Amino acid sequence: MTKRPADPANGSAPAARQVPMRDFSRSLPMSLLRAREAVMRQFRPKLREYGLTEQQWRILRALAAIEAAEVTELARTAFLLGPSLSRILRDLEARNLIERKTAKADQRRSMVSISKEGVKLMASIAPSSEAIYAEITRRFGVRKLAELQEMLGQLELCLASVDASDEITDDA
Amino acid sequence: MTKRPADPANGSAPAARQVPMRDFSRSLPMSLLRAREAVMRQFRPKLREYGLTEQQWRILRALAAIEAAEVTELARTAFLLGPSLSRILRDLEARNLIERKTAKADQRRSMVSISKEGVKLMASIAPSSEAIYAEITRRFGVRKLAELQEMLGQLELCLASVDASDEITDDA
DNA sequence: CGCATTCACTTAACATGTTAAGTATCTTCG
DNA sequence: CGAAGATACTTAACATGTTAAGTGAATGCG
Repeated sequence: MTKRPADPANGSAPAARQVPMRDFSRSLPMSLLRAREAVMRQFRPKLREYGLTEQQWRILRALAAIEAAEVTELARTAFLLGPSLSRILRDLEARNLIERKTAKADQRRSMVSISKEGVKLMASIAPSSEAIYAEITRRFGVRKLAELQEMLGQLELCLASVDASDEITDDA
Repeated sequence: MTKRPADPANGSAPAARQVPMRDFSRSLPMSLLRAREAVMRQFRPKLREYGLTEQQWRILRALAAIEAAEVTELARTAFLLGPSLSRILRDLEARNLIERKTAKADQRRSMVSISKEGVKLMASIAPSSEAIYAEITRRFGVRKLAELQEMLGQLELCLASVDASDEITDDA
């Protein structure tokens, strides 16, 4: 009722299709998705308690680390697309958690920074967040966690190089 | 000009916060998110070419593997929440890629299955999909990919047990 | 039997992901 | 200078993620 192991007891038979395909539940994207969900499930309750979504938290964390940033730079750091970031910044600004001011040199750019209130909020949440992270690390193992991160980084890297080349050859 | 290293050359000061926190970009959730995005970036163009989103593709793949399933079971398999699945099924049904019929024994349940057209579409895409997957495997390494999947599974497992415990102890 | 509860699914409402188009500003170059 | 193009965002529109509420059909139990 709460959560069956959810394991594919369905991996049984019907491979008789044209192209077999890997067992869907063991595809890399699914593995990554589920792993991430398992991790985030640990954090979300605490964030929710403070009225923050995962993305808002990402933005505040990024801002707390770099003091001020242009929107584009922030998007890259928090791994959000421009439009999402635009909306979220609008809301965070309305809640007085961030501040913006257009750059003097270039009126198009706007510098975003975390507000005093934002810092205070961060300070309230950070201990819990770190505790959760520590617990995850403990459960999974420090060594293994480092290994995993290393592999994830390598995966990202070895695929990133592909994108560049394939943006030219879309005809075949 | 395009992308400043974005490294904390600004790390000058703000470490003087209350709780330091790990470098945000190296947090496990971010690593998982970026890795998954790197992988999906390889697939999305091909899916888009066939007018499918990532989630629609997940559903079709799941259905192709199990022939027919109840909505709830499908949600678990495709790792989607009920409401999302409901909407997507409505759309896939409108496109005649799936079929539904309510179960005789229990009028609440509806059995979902992939249609002939759906199978045909799958057959069109599967080869490309497999080719992309093969290329990813080749680049990253078969061995390493298996290791990564193994670790992701373990991570999921060691965190899942946490959830369970807190879902049972709601009486105390 | 009858009614409360549970169950399977859908709708609703709001936030985000994603692509395309729009707007204002800056840059380039004739 | 001034118009074309590039840049930095923002808006718009649609699909999905996510939580809560709704609906109709089974179940349990008096």
